[in-house]
Amino acid sequence: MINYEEKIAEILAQQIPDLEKAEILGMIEKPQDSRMGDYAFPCFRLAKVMKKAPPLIAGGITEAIESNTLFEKVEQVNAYVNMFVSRDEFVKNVIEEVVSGGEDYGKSGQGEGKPVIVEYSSPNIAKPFHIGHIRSTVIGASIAHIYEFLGYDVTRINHLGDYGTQFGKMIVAYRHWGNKQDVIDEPIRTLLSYYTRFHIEVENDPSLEDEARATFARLEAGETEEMELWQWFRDESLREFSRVYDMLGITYDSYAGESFYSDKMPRFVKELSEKGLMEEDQGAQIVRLEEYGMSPALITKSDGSTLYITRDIAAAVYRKETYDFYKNIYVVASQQNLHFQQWIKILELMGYEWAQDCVHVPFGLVSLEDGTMSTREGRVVFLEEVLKGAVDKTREIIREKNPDADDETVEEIARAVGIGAVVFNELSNYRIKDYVFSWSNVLNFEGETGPYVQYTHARACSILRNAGEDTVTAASRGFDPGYITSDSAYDLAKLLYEFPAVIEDAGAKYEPSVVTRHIVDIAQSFNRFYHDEHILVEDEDERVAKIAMVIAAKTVIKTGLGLLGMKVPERM
RNA sequence: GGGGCACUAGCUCAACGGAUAGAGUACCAGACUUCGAAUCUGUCGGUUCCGGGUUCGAAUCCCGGGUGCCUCGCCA
Repeated sequence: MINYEEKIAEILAQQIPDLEKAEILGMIEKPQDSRMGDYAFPCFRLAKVMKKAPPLIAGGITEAIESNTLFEKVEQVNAYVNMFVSRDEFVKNVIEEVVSGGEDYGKSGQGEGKPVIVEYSSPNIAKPFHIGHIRSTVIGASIAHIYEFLGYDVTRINHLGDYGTQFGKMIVAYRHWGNKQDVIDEPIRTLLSYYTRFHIEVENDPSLEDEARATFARLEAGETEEMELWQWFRDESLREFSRVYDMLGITYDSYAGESFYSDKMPRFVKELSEKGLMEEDQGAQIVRLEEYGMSPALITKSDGSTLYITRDIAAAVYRKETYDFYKNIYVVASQQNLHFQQWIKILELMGYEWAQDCVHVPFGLVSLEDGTMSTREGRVVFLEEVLKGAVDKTREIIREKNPDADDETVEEIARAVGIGAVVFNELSNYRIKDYVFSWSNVLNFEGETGPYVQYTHARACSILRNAGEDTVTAASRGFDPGYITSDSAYDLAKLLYEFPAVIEDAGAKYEPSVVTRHIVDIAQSFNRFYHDEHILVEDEDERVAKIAMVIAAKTVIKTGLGLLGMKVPERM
């Protein structure tokens, strides 16, 4: 496929000897209003270098580009050079490329099989998997898909929060007020109730805190009784988490969480000490970071037990040694920005030059209409309930629209569309933004939503079924672009052309919403094309050409939704 | 108090430093005997939080202020 921007830059590089081609490339624009052309080049900044008035420069450039057949029209508007791509050739090339590429269209060799780690979801054991966890889970899964698509060798890690003083609290609470059968029947809710009760009881009996710390210290020391309880809580919790992961279609290569590194930390505590980075303060071991504009980082507590950051140091080194990562990506809430800055700085100070390959991908906070979620106070919305709620609503809609469908089909589509709606909604906006969870928002299936895009895909599939196998086969062999002439068809072709660049951009920014928005644009564009033109016309050549367009749009929508981690049903 | 992030249409959000700031939603008005109406078309809707500055050009960059959220050694 022709890279138009490259081509324009090549021509302009000869016209503007004072600028590097890369600089020129950066100056090429895509006008928001397509009446201004497909590409535009503003000449204001050249005035100083070339010592001429911008419109004069634009005039010269216009002439130079006019001689190229890639463009059917080149227009000067004041200091702008507006370029209009030759449509027939463009449309033919794009559609052929998508149709022949199929599910590989948009893939890139940029990754060259380099190892990339994506750490995401990482819920705390024995605590509810709530709506706040959807962010890391879904954003991380999508980033993993995107990097895989770009050719990287991706390892997915669920860094479970399965360690720390909280388990001391949990064990203490269980021993005082627990019941085995309750835990077996409803693990998370029961364990959460222990955790909540602990925080109520501790108000009247502060010694419980000490008891919890001591209990965790015994766990860290590997005492059998504490280890068994901990293992049991972990197993029960993980079983509940996997239900949600199954619904979301999320998988992992490793569940090595915090506990996995519990015996790998002394080495680094020693190393920090030997490298003179650590000092004692009020009984705790700390690394001072004032000169880097940060507060000190606590490495070990005054009772000698370790902290989060210590485990993260151990985990990073372990991952470097095990996977030799090219990039080590952490999809973790922006609340932990300071923690990650401290941690990367400490790795740097320890002399690990790969610290710069570790990337924190932060995201904003989810709150509820009545305030911030609080596990301790039991003010949470369970993710599983949100997913089930969305599936329930979808099931009703399908039954209403399609009363004849059999139960099994309805159930399968309801899951794909309902869960897809939640996932798509989550990946619609920039991840750094905070938002307030609202049922009416996730259960909205009209406009810029997952179901809308899935519907568009199903509609395209329906047209292809009606067109018949012969026409579809013919379209994949070749077609005459002269039949695809409307503006809406051309706009659609442009969006399909941009798809590979959009994926690269999303990868570079660790920002799935870039993909989400582009797929919405494609769906909108396709629906306009659908309404503007009759596709299954009598004339065979015209029909074949339009079906090629439908195949291309369907293909890219499917790939795009796949990168978001969504299922793409052919009927709904 | 220190540090960080956010602020754009009634609401939810877009906009590589570029041309008249765009979508969805809500409201209103239209389009199914025709390829799927979970769709499409149109109308309405703006002091881009405020004030300076840089620039040919600022929602975007810099400085100051405001509001909200996050965070600042023994949780993660």
